[in-house]
Amino acid sequence: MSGYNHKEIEQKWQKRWYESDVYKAYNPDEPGFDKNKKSFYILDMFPYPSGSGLHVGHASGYIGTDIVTRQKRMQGFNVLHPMGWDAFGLPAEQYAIQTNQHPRHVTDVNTANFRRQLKLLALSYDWKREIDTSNPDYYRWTQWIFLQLYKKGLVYRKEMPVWWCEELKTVLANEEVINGRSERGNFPCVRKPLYQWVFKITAYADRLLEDLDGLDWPENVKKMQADWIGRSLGAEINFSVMEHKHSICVFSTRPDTLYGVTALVIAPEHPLVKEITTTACQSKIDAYLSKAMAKSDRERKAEEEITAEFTGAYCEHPLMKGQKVPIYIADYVLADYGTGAVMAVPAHDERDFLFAKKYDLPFKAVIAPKSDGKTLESCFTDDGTLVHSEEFSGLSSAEAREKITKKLEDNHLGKSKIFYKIRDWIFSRQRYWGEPFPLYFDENGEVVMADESDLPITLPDMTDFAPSPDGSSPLARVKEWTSFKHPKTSKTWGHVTHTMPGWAGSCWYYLRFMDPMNTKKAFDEKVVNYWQQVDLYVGGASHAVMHLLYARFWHKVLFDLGLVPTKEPFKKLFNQGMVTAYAYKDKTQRLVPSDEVEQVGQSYRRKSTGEPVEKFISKMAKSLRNVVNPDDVIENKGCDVLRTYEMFMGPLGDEKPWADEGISGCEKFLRKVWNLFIDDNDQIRGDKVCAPKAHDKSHYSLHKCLKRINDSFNNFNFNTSIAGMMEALNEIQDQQIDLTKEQSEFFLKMLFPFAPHISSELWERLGNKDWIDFAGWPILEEDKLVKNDFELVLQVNGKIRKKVEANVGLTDEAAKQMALEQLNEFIAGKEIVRVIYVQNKIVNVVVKG
RNA sequence: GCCGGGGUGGCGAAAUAGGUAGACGCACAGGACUUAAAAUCCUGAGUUUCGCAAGAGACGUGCGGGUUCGAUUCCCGCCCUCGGUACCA
Repeated sequence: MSGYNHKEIEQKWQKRWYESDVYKAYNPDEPGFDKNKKSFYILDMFPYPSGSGLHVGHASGYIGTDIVTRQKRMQGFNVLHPMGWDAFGLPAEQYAIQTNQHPRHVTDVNTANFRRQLKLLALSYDWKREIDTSNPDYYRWTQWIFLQLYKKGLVYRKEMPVWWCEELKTVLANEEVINGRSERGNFPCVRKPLYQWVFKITAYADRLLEDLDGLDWPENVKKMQADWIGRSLGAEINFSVMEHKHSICVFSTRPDTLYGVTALVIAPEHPLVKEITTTACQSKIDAYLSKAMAKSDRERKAEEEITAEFTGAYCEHPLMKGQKVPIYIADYVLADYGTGAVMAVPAHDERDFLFAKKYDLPFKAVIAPKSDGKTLESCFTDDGTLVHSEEFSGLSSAEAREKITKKLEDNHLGKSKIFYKIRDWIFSRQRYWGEPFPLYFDENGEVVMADESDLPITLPDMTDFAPSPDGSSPLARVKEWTSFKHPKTSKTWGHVTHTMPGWAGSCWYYLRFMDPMNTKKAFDEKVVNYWQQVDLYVGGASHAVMHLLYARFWHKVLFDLGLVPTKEPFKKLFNQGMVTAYAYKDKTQRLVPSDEVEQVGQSYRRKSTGEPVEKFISKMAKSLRNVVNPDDVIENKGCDVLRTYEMFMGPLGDEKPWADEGISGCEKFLRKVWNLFIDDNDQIRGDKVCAPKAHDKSHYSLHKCLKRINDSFNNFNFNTSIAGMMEALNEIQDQQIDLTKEQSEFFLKMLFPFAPHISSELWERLGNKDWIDFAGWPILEEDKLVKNDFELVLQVNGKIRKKVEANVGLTDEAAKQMALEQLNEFIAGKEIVRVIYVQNKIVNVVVKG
């Protein structure tokens, strides 16, 4: 039996690739480094090596970047394309506890499986640069970078209310809690005061926001980061409390509405609540407070009705002397945003409106809509023209904001202020499987930085990793960890029992990939200056805020320290779409595993009972039994077929459902390519693919195809590349086009990034001894795209009536003339209004009657 | 609620400086080869109406309007869907 044998060919080439240094990225000064080559750094978001392995969805992003990588290599770039493991974190530890294993062991088993799977996909990583964030050789430098941030004063320790997840027994960052539930696992979380290590990311808020502008990132990701940082410009305004020496500071983005204030509302947690509450109101306030405190944040947010309580106290309006403004507490005002106090302007803010309506407070409209100057009955929240605002009446909202703020400043009653929504980053976790902090507590309980020579501070060996119910870390149970004799001081010191969160390792891994073997430094300056930054970063949209924000923060600090040459780590970002799969549910909306369903005509039913089920699209999940493992596809169809099909399904950025039936099209395509080159006796078809003279139509077919492929590298819609190659192949076969050797190579070069094994094999069989990897990317020749004739479409009133062959050089006059003759039967006896000719495309005759 | 992405055949999808809608593929149907099946190859097909047929006509890119000789593409107003986010002052 001859024919295309994917197993044999793929094994042969993978062995060659992995045993050679064909994928090696060269650092400056390294033997083999070519200073004439430009650098290109293309990075996948490295995976968290879970126990279930990769499915075809993970593979799609990696295949996409590999295609770009292979093309860049052909184009003569020195390409850095590395892979590693984001190996610290909760899931490995949870799984280790459940199965009574060491997380180290679990991680090693999982990474081995991931490595095996990735190699089967023929992803052209420089495997010598593989890194594992949980390896002390790596986290030594994570600790080192932490120390640099610590020295800059960007780390502090504080008792603060933090998100605590009872189920996970750990603190979570604000970014990790969604609607009061943990991002991982969806467990309920509560606010709890605890000592934490915290990063001052807020100190970089403005730069993290401003520098988004220059990034070649998807607009929605930039917007999500901007929203998360949440910059708002406004004013801090002081209201002095009557009969007290205190004043209450509010933050408002609408100082232009200051004359419309009819109440002041402070959060129940506001520090002045106790002091200012009058005796008469004491009991009611106490009742409100105890009710509010009993509610979780979640319950508070779920509350639809606004509730409030009067404190009995008043403050004075800052610009209207003697004007009394009542002070309320209400839990719609959040203690941890702004100053924890707002000025209520019922006429111009929706929540204030609802609040005032319920508690019967006066409305005072001070902004008139620009157009008609009428004052609205309900609230008007847009900008307008000021009324009833003393000397500011008549100004526009924008002018008034400036001038009112200025007046407040002049009178020391307030000032212009920018508030950020972003909070400092809580950086400690009460778990075992993470980087230990490079800090000690000395004999007096003071924090001492570790010496660089102490690094890495490695995790102590232990067997029970379960978190403690009191919220302390498992490391707190290790005696030699919490108290040991420090060799330099001979005093009894202790380690920090918290560990770093899973994000730590991924904050700088892209830098370590540049210089992964360095034992002296995290990364060498010269090497970083060479690679600069990640040119193309590809991964899922789920990391839009957390990972990408944290990594940008660390990078900016490293930039300030002069350790990296760029302000931003990732120049271009691309989000690959999810690969979904079909799933089924029955009448009661219960999920039915895919392998229990059969298709009958257009509908689906359960095999066992015959009851009808409904098909729908969902994420791949074990419970739905619709997870497609790339290993199986590779075993049955081959890696090239899998790669081709994953790209053929649709644009890389789109979500698209996996369908097993679809694979056969790509399988047939590659087999046809094989059969074009190789005959039944396993010999190269010299007459077909090494013809002495090029066929007339061959240049056009090949260059048209190349143009489409080149375009697809800009848009990541490789589906059109593959369609283009299928089309070219169909043309070659249908029109019995013979290719010269050069043209055959041209075709194989286009195919290579997508299906590297078969192209390498055919490249070799054409008699080439060198790697196709470096054979150069085909050059598009525009003149080859020019055709002599075309199909001229003839329309009457925009409707197609005829199509005729015409020469490309056809003049305007000749085209119209031809159209009128050809369309005679359609236009006879009618008045011709005008005739439009679109070059080399269409003639449209407009008639009346 | 607000902010993004998206609605095109039975299915995955092509095509937008406005110019032949459905490329490419799946599934389907018919045929060839075969004792037969698989594989392979060829042919067909958006829907619909008329016709024995060749063929001819109408309608078609979520819905309703508009601009234009001509709209999947531009404008206005909606509907649905998938993400993100939400007492943020």
